[in-house]
Amino acid sequence: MSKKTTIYDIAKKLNITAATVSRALNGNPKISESTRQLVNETAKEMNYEQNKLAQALKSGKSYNVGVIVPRIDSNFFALVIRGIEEVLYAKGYHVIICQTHDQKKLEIQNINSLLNAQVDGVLMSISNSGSEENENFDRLLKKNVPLIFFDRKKDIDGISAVTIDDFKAGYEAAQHLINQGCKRIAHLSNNRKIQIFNNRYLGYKQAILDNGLEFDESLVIETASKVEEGSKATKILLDMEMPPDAIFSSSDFAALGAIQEIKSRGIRIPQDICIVGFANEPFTRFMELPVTSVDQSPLEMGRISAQVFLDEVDKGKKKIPNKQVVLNPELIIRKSSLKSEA
Amino acid sequence: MSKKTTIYDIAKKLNITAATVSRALNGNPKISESTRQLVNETAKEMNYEQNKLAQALKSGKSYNVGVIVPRIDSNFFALVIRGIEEVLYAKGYHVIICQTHDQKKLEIQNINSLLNAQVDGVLMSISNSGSEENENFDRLLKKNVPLIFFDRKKDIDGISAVTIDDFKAGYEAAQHLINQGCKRIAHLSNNRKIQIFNNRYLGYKQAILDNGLEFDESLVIETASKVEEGSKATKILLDMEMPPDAIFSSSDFAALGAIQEIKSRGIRIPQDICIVGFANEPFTRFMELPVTSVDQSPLEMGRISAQVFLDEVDKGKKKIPNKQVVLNPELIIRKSSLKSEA
DNA sequence: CTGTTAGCGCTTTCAC
DNA sequence: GTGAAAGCGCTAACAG
Repeated sequence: MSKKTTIYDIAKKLNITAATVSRALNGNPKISESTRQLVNETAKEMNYEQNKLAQALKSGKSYNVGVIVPRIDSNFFALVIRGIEEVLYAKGYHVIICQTHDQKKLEIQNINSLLNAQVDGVLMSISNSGSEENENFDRLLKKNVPLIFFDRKKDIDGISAVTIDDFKAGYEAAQHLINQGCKRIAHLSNNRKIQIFNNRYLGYKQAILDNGLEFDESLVIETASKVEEGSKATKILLDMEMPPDAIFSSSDFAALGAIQEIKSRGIRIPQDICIVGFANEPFTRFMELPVTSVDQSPLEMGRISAQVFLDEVDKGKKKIPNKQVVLNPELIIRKSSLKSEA
Repeated sequence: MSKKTTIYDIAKKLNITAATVSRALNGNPKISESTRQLVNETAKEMNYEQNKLAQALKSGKSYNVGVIVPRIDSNFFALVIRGIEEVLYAKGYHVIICQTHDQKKLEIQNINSLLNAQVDGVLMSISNSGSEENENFDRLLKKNVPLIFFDRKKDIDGISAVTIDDFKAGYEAAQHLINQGCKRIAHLSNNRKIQIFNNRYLGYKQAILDNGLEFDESLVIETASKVEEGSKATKILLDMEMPPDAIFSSSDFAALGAIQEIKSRGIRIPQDICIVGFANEPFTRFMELPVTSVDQSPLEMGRISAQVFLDEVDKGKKKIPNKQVVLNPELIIRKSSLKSEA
């Protein structure tokens, strides 16, 4: 390949200096219009393309932003990412996507890679298996790399977060089931060390108490956001002496597993058991029995997270209290929980 | 923030030179064991982390690899990416994921960004809306950046590709439907300028001809890989005077749309119409009526693509004929096409 | 308005 | 085995 052309090549050809070329290319106002034109034309002719690496080395900015999610093959995270991309691309940033597969080890590794890539910031949804320690996040903070949480967050000083009101979402889901006449509502939770899951649980619990129903802790099972795990947990529920008449799952995937298990036993949905999932994954809409679910406005969540990052980058060192953005959840009611119409 | 520590800081502290530190850190054999240890310890103490940017600038290698796919929220692409990551992470590379959303404009933009990030290579599945021109790919080749296609490829000199045998997949899908007794098999194709879609079509056609059935071109509709598009196309098919008794879709998403449309008309699957999809997306397994589909071993495809890239990087300038890897498709038979058992 | 100079952090030849 | 010095490509402070 022909060596890549640099500003020096352009400079030499034009008998000017590299600095001038650099300035012309970067729209520095003190450059004469004629020089600027000349440089731009020559640059085009010579197929010049800026070496961002050098620029990044010099400026300390890479214009790369890391996004860390548990997985990319869920519509929710895919859409959050899309929202982030939308906003960040427009500002000249590039987005590097990493998956943790809910493994602490990969989370650490990802942060390392991103740090190596000299990212200007990290937007992340923490992994499920996270320990209590925060050294990982501290490493970013110490390097003054802005860190923004979305969805699965942790309360850490100096870290902004964008979430939905998970308590409210849990409350509304349970209230809806109660309105349908359900009295023993089970809950497929997830690792409750993670706030969002705990909040969904708390909201669910509060609704039950507020309606004067009995709250039975044994109806709450922590399970991963996976189809098989949902089935497994549901087996336990259905085998109880007093099985539930509704299941509120904090994951659409687990809800799907629940539905499979329930149907396999010939139990009817929603007549015998109502189901509510979480995240409004497309399949909830497409299934033969559409599933009620909670929409988290992922696109919006992504856009806002990106905006929060941009704000932090701008303000630089100035210590401004970290922002906590809370979006409104929306319960999308479908057949799986409409006892009234079944 | 405390300024990041560099090899110079370490050097100063140890009264040696940065070059020595660099060598020690990089495992250069000519460094005494004692110095190496000292350097390593001090580096750890001082929280030293290598600045990959500088290293990249120097070496011309960024250890970043770009992966461009139409979308990330499909299980197929998500798994291909996972396969790629697996292999590449182990070699110290980092993976930057970009989406084209099947838009030519974004495809160009993505290539630009990746070029800016000085990626050492690009693995991609071309976008649907690609024109006939290849300038984009040429830009990569001119810069000697290895380009590997997977799944959606184009025949371009010097570009390796990893795909499945789409002709065979199409053939087997159609043959299976014929074995079930279907006689008028429709095909939801996709942009046939893209080889894989054309090959699936050709295989399907050949199976029909080989079995002495009538081939009716009007049963073939080009449609995007989307649920709604699948429904729309199916409307046309069902409204025909002689509607099909089977649909082979080159996309699971379109197949899902087809199923919805068919059911909404009270037509039975598989008794009246058999359905075969493509890509073995998880929902095909989870649906109440599990859908027959073609598995493309995405993990394997990703791993191999990554390996092909590594080989090309190694061989450097040497012109070696581009590799064309073809994997075997596997038809996963489920209820949606099992007339015999319905 | 443009040139000079230095340096971002690292690697690498060439000496000794 | 280690040091000195140059350079990857770009930008920015300082001159003029």
